[in-house]
Amino acid sequence: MKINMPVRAMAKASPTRSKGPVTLEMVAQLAAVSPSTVSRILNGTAVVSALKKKAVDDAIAKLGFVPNPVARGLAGGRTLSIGVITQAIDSPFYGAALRGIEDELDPVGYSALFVSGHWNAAVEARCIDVLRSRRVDGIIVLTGRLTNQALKTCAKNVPVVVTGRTLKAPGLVALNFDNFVGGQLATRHLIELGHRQIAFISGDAEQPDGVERFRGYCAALDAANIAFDPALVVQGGFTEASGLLAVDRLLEARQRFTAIFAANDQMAFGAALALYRHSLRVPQDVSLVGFDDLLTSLHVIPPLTTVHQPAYELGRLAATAMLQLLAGIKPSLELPAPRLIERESSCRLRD
Amino acid sequence: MKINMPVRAMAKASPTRSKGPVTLEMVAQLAAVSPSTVSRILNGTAVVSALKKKAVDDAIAKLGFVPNPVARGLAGGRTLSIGVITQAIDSPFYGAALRGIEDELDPVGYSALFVSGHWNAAVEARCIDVLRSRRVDGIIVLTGRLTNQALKTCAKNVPVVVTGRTLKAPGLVALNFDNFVGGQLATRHLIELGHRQIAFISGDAEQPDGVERFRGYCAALDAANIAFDPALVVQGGFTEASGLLAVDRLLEARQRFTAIFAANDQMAFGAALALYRHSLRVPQDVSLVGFDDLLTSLHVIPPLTTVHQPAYELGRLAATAMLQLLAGIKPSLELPAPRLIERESSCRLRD
DNA sequence: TTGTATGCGTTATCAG
DNA sequence: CTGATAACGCATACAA
Repeated sequence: MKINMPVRAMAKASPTRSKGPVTLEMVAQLAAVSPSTVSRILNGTAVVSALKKKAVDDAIAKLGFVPNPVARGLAGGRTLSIGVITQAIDSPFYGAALRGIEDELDPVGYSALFVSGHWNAAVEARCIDVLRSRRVDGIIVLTGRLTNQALKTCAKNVPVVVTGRTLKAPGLVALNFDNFVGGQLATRHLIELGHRQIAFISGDAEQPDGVERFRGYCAALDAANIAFDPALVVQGGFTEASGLLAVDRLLEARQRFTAIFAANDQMAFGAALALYRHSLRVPQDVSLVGFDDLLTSLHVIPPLTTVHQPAYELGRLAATAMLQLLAGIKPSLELPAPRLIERESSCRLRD
Repeated sequence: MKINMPVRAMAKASPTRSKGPVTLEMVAQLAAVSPSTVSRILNGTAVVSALKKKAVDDAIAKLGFVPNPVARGLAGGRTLSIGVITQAIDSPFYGAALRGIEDELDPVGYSALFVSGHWNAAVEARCIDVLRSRRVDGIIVLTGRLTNQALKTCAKNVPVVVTGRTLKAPGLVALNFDNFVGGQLATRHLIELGHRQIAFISGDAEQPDGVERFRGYCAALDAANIAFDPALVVQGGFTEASGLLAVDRLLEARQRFTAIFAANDQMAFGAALALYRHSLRVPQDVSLVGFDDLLTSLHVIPPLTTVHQPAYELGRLAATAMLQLLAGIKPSLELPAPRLIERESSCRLRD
């Protein structure tokens, strides 16, 4: 007899069993109301009499009931989860943003589903598919390589918040940082210190952030009447190794420069190492400025002068915007302006 | 009329509508088989005739059907998602492990749900609740502060893989790295270079990893007949700032030392900065060895001698173990042995 | 081997 | 304001 019993029936047959999740139905039973009422109280969907509300609240507390997000997702379409497309789960820069997202989402009961796009549009597209199949309530895209069109299309089906670009579309909010001004700031700082031969290590060409920083560099030179010298700009790829290589190339070409502006901190680290290898001191022989203000930039030798980018804030704001989008209110948020952090890797050019 | 129609009925009423996810039922219809058959093919639950299988496969391809993980989770209890409790989503060390987990899980269709425990047992317990409420198929715990008992209890309900401790229990596999040997390796390296006054910067006391490394330090000293000097060990907290402070304290106390072993790389960075501030050169004046081998340790100045810890591998192995646990096969995996990476922050003691 | 019926835990619709 | 009742999309027990 027992053998032929379906396992599910068996589970139901033993109501005393402490295992097995507490369901909404059990709450309803204990509170002597209908499941719908419990659901309504849970979601604030409609007004219910204070009396029943109390009964239900008590039952919930007594049973330690916690709603099943999976069932919720199936029935209501809301999963209380937000998909986040980051480019590498272990990125030193975006890591802070992820933390910001987490910190913002957690208190309101949302979970973040992090997936990595690896700076590859095709992979990112797959990420979107995965996230959508998991019925996330919204998608936050941290920069990446998706086209604006792809993002707009996606936003037709699910709210989207994207960073690192300026874009307007229904159901979509874009959060951008002023990389142009940031690039100006860094370059102007070096100019003010008396430098005129300032090398620039770029990011890879496809990255709008990097090209904006480059434009800022050019603009600052121009404003100071310093002729732009193409021989002083060398292509990097946002990695430490590429920064190192860039300086090696500069040195091999016997370029003269008294300062370097690297399009991000990681390349600045690599550049510093290359200079060290060539017995050039920072900042006495070469001033160095980065971009991002990573956590480690404060503890590197020498502590790096850099343009602060509010990664953590960026994450929080992105999450806030998403929450507002979900709540139906039009988000209007702005990122803090770029800010130069003067530390010890840059100094006045000695005569 | 239309106004009073339930929205769901409306959706069903227009089969031509390109939107709306393709369901298993639609596949069944197109293939002229029952939904159960489609399900069976999808899950390999039972043998089906090759003929029908082909029909179904074709239908799936034609419709671009992708099963809904949410519904799957509700019906079958499997969500194809693995919860991962990391301590900080932006940890430079665990970040690599997260990537390893992701890389291993992704190809087999599993998603990782990352949550942060912040080195706090209570928070980690909450993480477990969240993950369980989301019906993850298994939980990977990256170190943290949960008690062994809590882990064992958790493992009764859901497969658990935990790193950073040695533990045996049903449904649980623990992956540990030999921090003791690692600590020996680092210390012995310095001893072999002629150092005898070797300072140790510890992690915080509650962290087993750190105390093991300390034990290794002591053992290596002992083996070389060097008297242990408590004045040479100073408490840190695994952060750059704490490493910096530790060296400051050592210097203020006018302790004599020719080398430092820091219990992790981040503290080593801080230590290096402190030495720099005091015009002590690494390695000429003080040799420095870290632990972890972070990505940045290679590009710091000077590149850091350290004990390599295979964080990425750790992640992959943890995920592999979880997959095996889920498949019902007993995992037996082992982490690579500790390995010293000699770089430029340590050198022979000059006479 | 295959189809039918049922249930997973919740939300949403509609009739009181 | 509240309670039936029908989905949500899929996996399973059972019958055939």
